[in-house]
Amino acid sequence: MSEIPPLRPNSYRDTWAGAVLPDRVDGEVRVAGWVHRRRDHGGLIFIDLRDRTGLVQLVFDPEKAGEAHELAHKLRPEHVLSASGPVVRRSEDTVNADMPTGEVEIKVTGAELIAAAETPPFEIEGFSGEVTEETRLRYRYLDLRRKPMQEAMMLRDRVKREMRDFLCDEGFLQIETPVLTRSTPEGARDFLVPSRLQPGNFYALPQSPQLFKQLLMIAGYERYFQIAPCFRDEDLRADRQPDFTQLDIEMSFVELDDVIDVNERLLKRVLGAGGVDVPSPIPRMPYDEAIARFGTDRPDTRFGLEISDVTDHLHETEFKAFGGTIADGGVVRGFNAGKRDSSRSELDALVAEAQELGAKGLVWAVVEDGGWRSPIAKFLSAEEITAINLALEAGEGDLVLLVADKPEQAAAVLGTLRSRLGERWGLIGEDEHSLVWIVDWPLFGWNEEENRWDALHHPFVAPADGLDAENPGAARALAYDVVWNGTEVGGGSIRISDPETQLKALAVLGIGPEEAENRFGFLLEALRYGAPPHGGIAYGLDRIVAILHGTESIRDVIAFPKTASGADPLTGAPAPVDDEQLRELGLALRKKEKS
RNA sequence: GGGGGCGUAGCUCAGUUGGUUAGAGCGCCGGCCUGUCACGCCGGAGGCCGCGGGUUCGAGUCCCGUCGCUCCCGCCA
Repeated sequence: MSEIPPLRPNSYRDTWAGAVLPDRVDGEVRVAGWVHRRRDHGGLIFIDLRDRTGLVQLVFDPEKAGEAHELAHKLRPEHVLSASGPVVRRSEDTVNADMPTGEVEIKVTGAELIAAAETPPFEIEGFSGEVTEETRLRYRYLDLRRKPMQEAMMLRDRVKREMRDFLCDEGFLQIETPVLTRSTPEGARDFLVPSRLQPGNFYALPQSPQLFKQLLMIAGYERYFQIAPCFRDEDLRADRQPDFTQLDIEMSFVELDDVIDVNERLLKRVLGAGGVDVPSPIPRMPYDEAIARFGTDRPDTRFGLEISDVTDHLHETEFKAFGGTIADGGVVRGFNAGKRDSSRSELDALVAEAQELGAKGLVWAVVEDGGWRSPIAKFLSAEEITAINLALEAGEGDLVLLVADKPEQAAAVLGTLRSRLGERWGLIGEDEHSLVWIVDWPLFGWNEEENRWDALHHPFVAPADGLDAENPGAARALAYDVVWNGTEVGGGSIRISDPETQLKALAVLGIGPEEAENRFGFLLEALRYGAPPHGGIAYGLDRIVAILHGTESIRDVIAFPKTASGADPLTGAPAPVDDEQLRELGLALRKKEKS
């Protein structure tokens, strides 16, 4: 992954530090970079010089280095240095096997201090522990000098290059779409940009290039892609930044399988470059099955703990917590957690955890002599216990976990619990990967709080078999998400390509013809001018790189990320602007309210 | 908006039941050292204990508030 890039000799150097290898012995080189470490023996002084390709050892011998030896005394970490001299092979006993350049060293004959450096606030390659992220971000330009960050940036570059190479070879065109665009308040909050030329009006930063790429399809630029900056003004997480990057793809004259085919080959190429073996085909799992078996639409299939529904065995139960829930249309679901030898307090903690996740409760039971050791064992009949054990394939000593609730709630709680326990109990093998397409999505989901239908993806997804406005819940979407190790890394769909269906879909979402015309008129109009069938996908580039890099947080693969509160400790963004700027924009800030 | 964790030297952390002068490792500064590579040895400097208030004879430690970081829920079509 870290190949040495080409370098044309210039005024400062003629090779990379990392390229000073045995094939350079007997030659002279000039390198430039940062002082990584100095080992001063009074006479001999060793300097590890670092550039982005690696380290090389410089030796300053008082008899051979001359004035450079004086300079070497003064060198401090992170000083910028250019040094030249012959490359020599190290003697057998001084070879450093931990370094790619460890068989050789440069016997410095000349050196120039290009720039001094203050003592860095943290060691670039230190052994004093992991530096807090805030400090790293405050001095990101120093943090980026660290090897893990260099590797992350190079990996990111490689991933983007593989994406571009593959897609260009497949005949896709790169086209940029605007960053200043129009707010269409669907889904996430928009970042707004006030217009100076039209005071009182605002641009919005794109949440994704969705509408523009559809317009490009209508324009006949079939097969488009873009590595696009996207913006969402929502609360942040380890895998969510306010500005992030998507690989955005759209194709015309395709059906679902055509899109999936290209993308499986794309994934094979891109993840393959990162050493991950991608199966072909990538398995497909219907949405309903994912919810039933894994309790989530982004299942991590690297481990078991699969969820089963045991409601059918409990219709007659006398245990009120189960019976009452079932009578109210609820379900009882659970999974076999295996042999855990959990203490009572551990089990109690598990119950508390489930409750924090929104469960009414969590029933635990350990199978003993075919029966249960469980706080609720006495409320269930032997037949019921046997039936549940059978359904969950629970044998002697296995821990059974059950939740009774509304179907969505039971799935959500068990799904979260399952993924936490899978991780906690180390059920995920090293270097194990799971990729799965989630397909057969519902087009809409009912929003309890707001009492309306929401689009599960977005309002432009084509229905699989028409759209019955009387029964939107039954409509299935020609949509597909690709889930990698339990993370949604991409999602897409076939789009609606006729204006009537588009109006119908918007109507289900509570957007009547007038409002639709007002907000999406440009799309509806465009659809009337000859729209080809089209569909595509968008990938979260940051997430893909993060998983390949083996890190939890996408901040580790973004050069200049924001903190969890959306701030940049380096530049101080976001920051107030002066009154003159506001005046020009026709904006006034509300006075701070007294508390 | 809600919940959990954290905040002590430049960095990473320790700090007992509230007790006298707040410690360690790394880094930094100075000295010595010609084969080190996390060089070694000797010496030294360095603290608004996040900030504000309170309790107390006495607060890094207890209480209240606040700010920041972080993880999670909500939210993220």
